[in-house]
Amino acid sequence: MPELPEVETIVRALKHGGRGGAPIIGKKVSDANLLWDKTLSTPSFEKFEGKISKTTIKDITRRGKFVVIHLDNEFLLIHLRMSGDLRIDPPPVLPPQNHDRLLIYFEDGYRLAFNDTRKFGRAWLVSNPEIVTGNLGPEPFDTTLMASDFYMRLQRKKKQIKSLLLDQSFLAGLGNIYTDESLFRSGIHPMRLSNTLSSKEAERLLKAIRDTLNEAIAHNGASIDWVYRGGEFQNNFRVYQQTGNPCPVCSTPIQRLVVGQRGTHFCPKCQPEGVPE
DNA sequence: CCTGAAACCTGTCTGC
DNA sequence: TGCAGACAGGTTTCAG
Repeated sequence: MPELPEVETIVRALKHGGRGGAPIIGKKVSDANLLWDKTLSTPSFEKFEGKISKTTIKDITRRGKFVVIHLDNEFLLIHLRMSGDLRIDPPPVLPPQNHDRLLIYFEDGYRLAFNDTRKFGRAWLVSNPEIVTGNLGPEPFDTTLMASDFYMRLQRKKKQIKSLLLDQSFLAGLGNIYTDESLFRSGIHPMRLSNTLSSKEAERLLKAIRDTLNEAIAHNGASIDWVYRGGEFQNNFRVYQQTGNPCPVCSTPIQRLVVGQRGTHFCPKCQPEGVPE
């Protein structure tokens, strides 16, 4: 489910409260419960329980789509994949909810629940977060990432732009929704090869990515179906899941196609195929 | 090295 | 109503 804006919203809620939960910074872990073995990538649950008990949550940050929970001497990283979510339960804590996979109990009676219907989500407890996030590309909001750098990086690859934007080692944080929305806003066809973009187009694309993500964060991300609650950005989709609806710019019906095994939405008029003159 | 397909999972919706 | 099939916010693995 969650892409950068949804993960950012969750991180802010864990840090400052919101989405029905209290801040968890400063809380001390008492123990943990793993309800689906594969959810914990590393270490073994036995070691995990020993290492996480009695530690205090120092900070919570985001890297790409990873939630990074800073503990005294280690880091708990969580990737929500398609259907994961994090929930704070106040005391008195009730029995686990349906699809809860990993529970972390605090000494003050609160509980952090990693809930994940489809079981794709993963957690890692590591001494250095880079062990997990080392292969990620730059953050879209990295102020040192200039349009000219972005253009050069696009030139070096020869891949369909939609697939390249989904590649987390190229740029960290975009998923299916925000690539479609960003490509629409920059007027670029999703199947264009990355090395055919002009420097102007690269600049427009980077700005569109940043504008789209900022707007989505301002709306607390997007909520679709039963997955992820509290966001409102789904009401602002221009093309994602708008197949057949009129383009908000030119009224041409939005089309759907498959690019790199992913459903892709675009306006055939605003995002013409082929390289412009 | 690269690309594309399959795998990992559960739930919802559509069409016959 | 039942049931098969498609599809879903992501990533890793494997075959070629």
